[in-house]
Amino acid sequence: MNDSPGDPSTTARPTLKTIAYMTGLGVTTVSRALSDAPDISQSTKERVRLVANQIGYRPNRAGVRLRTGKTNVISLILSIETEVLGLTSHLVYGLSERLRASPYHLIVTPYSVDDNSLDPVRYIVETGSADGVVFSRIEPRDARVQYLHERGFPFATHGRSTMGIDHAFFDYDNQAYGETAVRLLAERGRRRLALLPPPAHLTYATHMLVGFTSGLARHDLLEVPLHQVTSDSPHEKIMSVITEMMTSPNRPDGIVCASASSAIAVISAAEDAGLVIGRDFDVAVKDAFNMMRKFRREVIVLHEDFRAAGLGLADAVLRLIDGENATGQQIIQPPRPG
Amino acid sequence: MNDSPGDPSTTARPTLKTIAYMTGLGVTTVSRALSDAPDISQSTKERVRLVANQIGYRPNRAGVRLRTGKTNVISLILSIETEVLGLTSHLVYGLSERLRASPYHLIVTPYSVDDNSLDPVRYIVETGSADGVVFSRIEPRDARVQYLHERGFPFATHGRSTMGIDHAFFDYDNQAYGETAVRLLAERGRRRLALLPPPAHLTYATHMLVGFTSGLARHDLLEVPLHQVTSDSPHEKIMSVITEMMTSPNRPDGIVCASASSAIAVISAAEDAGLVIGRDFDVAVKDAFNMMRKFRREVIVLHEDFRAAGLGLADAVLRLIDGENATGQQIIQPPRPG
DNA sequence: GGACCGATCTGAAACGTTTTAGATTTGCCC
DNA sequence: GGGCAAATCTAAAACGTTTCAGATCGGTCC
Repeated sequence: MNDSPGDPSTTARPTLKTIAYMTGLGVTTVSRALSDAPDISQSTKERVRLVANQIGYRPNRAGVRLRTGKTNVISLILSIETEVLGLTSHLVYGLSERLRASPYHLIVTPYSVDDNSLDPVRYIVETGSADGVVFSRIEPRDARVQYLHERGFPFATHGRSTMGIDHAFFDYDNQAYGETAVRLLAERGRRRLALLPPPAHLTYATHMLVGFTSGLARHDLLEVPLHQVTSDSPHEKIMSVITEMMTSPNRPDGIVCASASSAIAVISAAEDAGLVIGRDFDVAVKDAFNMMRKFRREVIVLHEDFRAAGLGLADAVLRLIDGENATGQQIIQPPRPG
Repeated sequence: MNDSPGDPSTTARPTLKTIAYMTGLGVTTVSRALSDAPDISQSTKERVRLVANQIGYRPNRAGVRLRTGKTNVISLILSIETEVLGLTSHLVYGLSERLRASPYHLIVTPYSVDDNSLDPVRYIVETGSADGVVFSRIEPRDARVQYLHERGFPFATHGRSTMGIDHAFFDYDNQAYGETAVRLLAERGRRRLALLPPPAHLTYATHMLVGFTSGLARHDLLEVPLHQVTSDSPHEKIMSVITEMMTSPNRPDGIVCASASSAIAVISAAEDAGLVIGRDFDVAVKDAFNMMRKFRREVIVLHEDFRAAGLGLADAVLRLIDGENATGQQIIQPPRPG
């Protein structure tokens, strides 16, 4: 088949060998020239780079990976049921935007909330299928954070843990959100507020609750407790709970919602009960899509920027991979008026 | 370091060599045993499999990939500006759900609409960075479809081309959507309809237009033309065009929208103009999130199932990789009442 | 008893890369 | 002109896998 060894006339993908053949150098030299090693002469480097560009050489990822163990992959771990719905798409947007200029590829690793959330993380570490990992839905004593931290594996989380491990994260300031939302409701003259909280096991549930209650105290408002429902509950479940609450004698006149999708359920139920949003009842909500702001302008909207989160998380992971310390890789994003 | 060669006591990740050492077999035998080759005895196969399971052996992807060229990767190519917004998350959901049980990983390859859409496809083919590829925003004579088809590279598209290439696709029946939407509007007594169409260069724009106009003809309705705006136009742009249209003397009494996000702009503008949806004006829309149905029940909603699309596309690509023919890998999903 | 066969196993090579451990050349010093 | 250092290059090994081309061993056939 091959007339002369290393003959580059073939249509196959160029390798180091191809360049070596074309320049008359050894494969080692070519490799070192391309990686800008100190013991290669300037002229050789230039010649090699020229040829490499001409023939469109790109290092074979499998070769690099096999030899060095470096995968050039960042893995985004997603809970299929709760996360792939909407918000996350902006996160993917931000992540891939940042990764596009880098040699890294973004791979999406899904898991089901029925599974142990540690499984995908363990899989990635054990099989070495990524250089860094990003995930969310963080708990105060998150097993994944602990696992990765112990092993020194680069990771950044959307949300944070609170067990004293100094890890990279990007978090929305949910405490400030709670406070601000309450303040805005108070400014509209609302006196009796409910909170539709995130699932209690997630760290940011606590943050939001703290903000909410401190806001209540500051503005001297009353809390109307809301039980057995979170922003993750199914639409119908939220609606039925809100309906019940709205028809009770001491109904709230305002509510702080932890998510846009749950706010939709709240609004539907409230309107079904004959209330007019903005007149009888006010709703505050975090909105990533700007959909609320555009669609239901009577709703009180605070913006949460998931794209910025993606950018920040990608940045952090890349820096960790480059050997930087996790200290200083913590970003808390303040709520912005929608 | 290593006392005995191949000593498995080390904490390192097990390889074929580890199993070979433990069973006293050769590496070749172990490899062939695991791949169920015919010239390995049953007892050996069982013994090898047992040990492999015990020590949690997983083939090194880089090794396999380097040797065989198989990447075990499916690439989803996304236009960052228009696609990562919402709808696509369900597509990712479906894709990864189907791929989870397979050895394939899903990697997300973003591109900007400013770039040549062929670039990411070419990159993947040239660098061999995936075994199959999925993308959308298909044009009638799509360059990517042609490129991949010529090279026999496995791919499936969300939407279809119309140049006679028999490729795998999953498409929503946008013609039926157009017809049905018009029918539903007609049933509500609407007589003068507008269409907020998809960008004209995409295949499904034609389909939707055909359905729309045939629906108009069948129910003997009038078309109110809508110019210089598509469902991809910015929110503000759509609003201003709709506002202008709504204040004109021969305004439509109903509209068919190509996307949920554009419908939001339409509704906002209509309400700003003092119209009440469902009374003065009706809006028909495709909704993937079920958000419209839950939120604005006066809107006429037809459901588009992106998760099913993801499942179908993953299925198709896997089958193509397995050597099946593209014929028969075409699915057209009918619109479903929201 | 020699040839042959089937069943079962295996060494070596190869995929493309990086790194280790030199090899070669040149110039300089004494 | 021998020794030495600096500059520049390179062969070979290794990462883990699959595959090619046998090797080995009983047994069978004539």
